Amino acid sequence: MGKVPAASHTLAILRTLASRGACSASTLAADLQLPRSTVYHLLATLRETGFVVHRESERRWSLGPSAVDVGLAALRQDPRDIVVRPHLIRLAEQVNETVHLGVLQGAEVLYLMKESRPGISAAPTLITAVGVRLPATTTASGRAILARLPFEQVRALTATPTAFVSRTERGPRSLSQLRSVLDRERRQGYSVEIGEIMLDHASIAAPILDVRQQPTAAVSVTVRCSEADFADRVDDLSAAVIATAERINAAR
Amino acid sequence: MGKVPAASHTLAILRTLASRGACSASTLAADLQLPRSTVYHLLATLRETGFVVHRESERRWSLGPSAVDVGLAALRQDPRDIVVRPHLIRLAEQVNETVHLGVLQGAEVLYLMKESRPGISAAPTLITAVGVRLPATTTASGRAILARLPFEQVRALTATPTAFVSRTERGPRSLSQLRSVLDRERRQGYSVEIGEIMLDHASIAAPILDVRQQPTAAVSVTVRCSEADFADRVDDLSAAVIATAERINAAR
DNA sequence: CTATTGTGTCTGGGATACCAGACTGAAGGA
DNA sequence: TCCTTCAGTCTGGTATCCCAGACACAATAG
Repeated sequence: MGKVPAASHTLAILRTLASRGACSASTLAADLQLPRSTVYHLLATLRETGFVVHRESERRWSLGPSAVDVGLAALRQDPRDIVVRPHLIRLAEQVNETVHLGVLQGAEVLYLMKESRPGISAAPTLITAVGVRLPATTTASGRAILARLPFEQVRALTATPTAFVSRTERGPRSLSQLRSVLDRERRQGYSVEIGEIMLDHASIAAPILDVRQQPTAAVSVTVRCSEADFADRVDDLSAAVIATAERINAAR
Repeated sequence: MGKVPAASHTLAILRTLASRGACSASTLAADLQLPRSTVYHLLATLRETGFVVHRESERRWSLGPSAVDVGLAALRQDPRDIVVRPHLIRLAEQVNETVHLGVLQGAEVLYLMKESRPGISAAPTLITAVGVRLPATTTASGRAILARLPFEQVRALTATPTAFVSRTERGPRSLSQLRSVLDRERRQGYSVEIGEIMLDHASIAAPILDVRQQPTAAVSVTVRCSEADFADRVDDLSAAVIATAERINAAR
């Protein structure tokens, strides 16, 4: 524990609001096990600085514009943004589709980057906007990372009620099914998701590894097409995604 | 001033790192007028919680992954994201180009949202990625917002050495030139930027106003084409952008 | 190689921030 | 309408955090 509890608590409030969304001061006090008056003092400071906004009509507190500013600055200043993004842009141009960079967070994948040069696609693109998180077990990006983790770690990460929930009722439904899928995808070097996140959409992803060969992120391409049409494109798309991930690994 | 200086100082460190990028602890202490030991204590807490990362080889401190997480969560949880983004998606589909939402920050515009369905475009899209900030005076988005502000406020915002710096040597070079441009753009209801941010690219933007008719953001469309070709598209694009801004205003 | 500057850590005392709990007012339920 | 619950504010005493400054080590400049 650092020597500045007020600092720790302030940051804990930010993280709690990030993970659970807008909530009351009493909920924050309960979650963080702090006196309500302490939480109100910290919220007052957070509000003054714009990190938190008080929604008076709802009697709830939420993250504010300063949090957005700092977070986007952090994203822009991340050395990966400088190294990785040009590769994503090049891949998007090459395959003429939407490309993402995702990172694992617990049992979810968080999309940090997104570059598009899609062909004709009528589907809303909201679902993989920067900042969105989706279950790792049902996304190509998530599985590309999970496939390179020790299985004990995968088991621990997915030991939650929501790990196998899927909005399209597709994808692995149990740990043993997941293990089979991850084994196959690790051997082939890329992960594929067809219709698990969005019907009529498919994704291919390859992991990005650090110097110790640990997966840190995944590059993915998403296309809108039927399963039959997608079969024709798998070889080209997977080759392009793997090549891009390898170039990123080499650029370290 | 809040009653929790440690909280204020912690947040001030985050903002300073956001605005000036990675720097030494002594620089932070000087900027914030805090004792170095206090700054080190706060940095220790920020590092423990992942909000800050110590780049030991550079002996500098920078924003860390927790700052990215909280910022992206703040962006996603922003009620505007829920209200505004579907309109941007629809506009992108309609005009088949890249669409942004930008907000004013000082003399710069910050891109909060970006949706793409571009036609063929070989230019890198990095320059208007989410989180990027550009001078307000040379971007359509920035000028769309400035055009709706009292000119005294515009004068105050641009009273900096960098307000009229442009990487393409185009755009207004003085306050009086800016005033003329803003007057014209306010009358026509949209702002246009041709080749000021990127050569061979043009943007059209319309402001989004709050209930007091104050500009809070701007919607813009960016296309890649020559100045001659762009002239043919101005009417259609500006009508679409203005209509989208009006729909967003009506959705409040 | 030496001197200077800057980074990072440590200490103890005094100023102050945190906590428990009371109070007021608003919202919700019966 | 009344009662209960919750939000938000306030107070004062004690535990503790912040600051000045010293020290060791690393990096830079001459």
